[in-house]
Formats: sequence, C-alpha cells, structure tokens
Amino acid sequence: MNTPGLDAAITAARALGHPARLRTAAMLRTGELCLCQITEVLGLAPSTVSLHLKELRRAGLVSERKDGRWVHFSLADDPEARRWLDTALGAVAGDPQLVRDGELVRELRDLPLADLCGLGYEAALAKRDRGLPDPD
Amino acid sequence: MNTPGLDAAITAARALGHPARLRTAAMLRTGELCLCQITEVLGLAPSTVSLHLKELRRAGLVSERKDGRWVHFSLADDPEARRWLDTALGAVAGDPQLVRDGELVRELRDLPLADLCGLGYEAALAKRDRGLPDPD
DNA sequence: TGTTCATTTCGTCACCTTGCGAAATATAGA
DNA sequence: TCTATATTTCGCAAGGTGACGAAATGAACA
Repeated sequence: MNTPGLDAAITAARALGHPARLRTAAMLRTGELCLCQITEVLGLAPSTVSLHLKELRRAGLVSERKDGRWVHFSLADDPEARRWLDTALGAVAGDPQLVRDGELVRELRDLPLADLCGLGYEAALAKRDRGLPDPD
Repeated sequence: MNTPGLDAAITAARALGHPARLRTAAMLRTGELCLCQITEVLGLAPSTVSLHLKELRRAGLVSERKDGRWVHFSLADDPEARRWLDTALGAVAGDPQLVRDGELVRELRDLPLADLCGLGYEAALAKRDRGLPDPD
C-alpha cells in the first residue's frame, strides 16, 4: 500500500487518542516542559512517559530540545500538526482534569528542575519553602 | 475520574485512528452509504465493518438512518464532530488510497443495493451490463 | 405465517498497546 | 576520569483491539 497521507493522519489521531498523551499536549500549550515535569503531573513511571513522548514526536506533534541532561518538549509548529492540536485541545477545553494539570504545571515551573527531578514535587516544594520561609 | 471532555476527545481521536474508519469517513463525504457499499470498498467482513461503524457512531462522528433492511450511514453534523472530521479528512486529501476509494464509491452508487449486497460488485456490474448492453 | 437477506452480536484468536522495573545511555560536575 | 542522575531502551505481564465465521436479529416479501 502507498498511503502517505493516510498513514500520517492515523499516526496523529492515534497519538492523540490516549489520556496521557492528550494531557501532555495540553500541558505543553503554556510552553515547553522537561520529562520529569510531565512525569510528575501524569503520575506515571518515567519510562512510560518517555514512550508516550516518543509517540507524540513520531506523529510530528511534539518536538524536543536537549539542554544538558534535561530534554525539553514543546508543541510542534508544523501547520498540519497545529490543525490536529487545535482540534484536540479545543475539544478538551475546560475539562476538570486538564484544569488541574494546568494548575500543577504552573506550580512546577516555579521549582528548580534539579530539585523536582531528584526529589519529587512534595520534597522540592518543602525545600523551597524552607529556603524562603517568609516570602514577604 | 470526571473527565467528560477528555473522554469524548479520546474516543473521537481513536475512532479516526484506524485506516478502515478513516477511509469510511472519507467515503461518506460524498453522501450517505449503506453497510454493504462500505464493506465492498474496504474489502473486510461485514461483521468487521459493522463494528467499525459502531465505533464511529459511538464517537459521534457518524449517524445512521434505517431504511427497510438497509442501514445508511452519513457524517454527523454536530459542530464538534465536524471539527474532527475536517481536520482528519483535510489531512488525507489527495491520498492515492482515498482517491481509489472515491472512484469505487462513485461506481457503487450506480448499482441497485439489492444487487450489490446480494451478489457483490463484480456480479452486480455484470448484471447491469447484461441488462443494458448498449448504453447509447 | 414462513422465507429471505442485510445487519448485528457472539465466540475466538492473534496481535498491539500500555504499564512497570531493571539495565543501558549520556551528560554535568567533582 | 569518576560519580551522580535525567532519560531511554529492554523484557515482560496484562488488557485491549481487530479480524473472521457462525449464530441471532429484524424487516420485506411471498
């Protein structure tokens, strides 16, 4: 079979057809995130999240940028990818789960990556609050 | 979990993430078709095609209309469904497989359903050509 | 009422997907 | 160079998906 357009469309649709991947795409709307941040929000094993991101990248929906030992993921700016993302993310606008994810992402962006990755969210938060006991 | 929008979006994306279902959606762009016509184009067992259509209907992308012993399927006119369909069908525009499907659909529309369903495409075509040996 | 036939449902099987933890890889910093 | 660690790859188990044929359903027609 010679079905380039069909294959690409199916890969994109399937990539968006999983909660972890669709939530990831929604998180990336507010800017790039590294794997450990996405892992924290999804509550899955890093290896599992890595596979999901590989799938999103294979579908051309997400691109990655290496920065030292961290890998930052962001939404692709390809027009075809944007059409899929606009449709999918438009469809989930206002969903409670996605709202919660967005709030947590905002929190995570305030924490140093080195703390979040190594210690986890709670510990990194505690460490920051110890360092800044009075944020007046 | 309470994720209405997320669930609906995932159902839609997954429904479009299969060649048989995406090809079916593309075929329905030119108007409604009955199950035996779709089955003829896809080259799958009727029971399999029935399940694919059930999935498309569950996702709200396709609606059905009963007419005697035939069931005609068409694209849903719901706005949310249309956004998914526009994105998916726009992405596959010009794909060779879809072009072939479209040409076959045009042929099938010229044949009586009773012949196509009971005899298959080749036999129904032969019967028509026997009945109209000189289409001047 | 009984038959025919388009469609759906059911039972089954093969394959793919998704999850995890362990091991491998790669990079920053000592 | 050696260590620590963020990420990826690998191996495996569990569940879901998609295919078929057979049986069930339901509507038209004799």
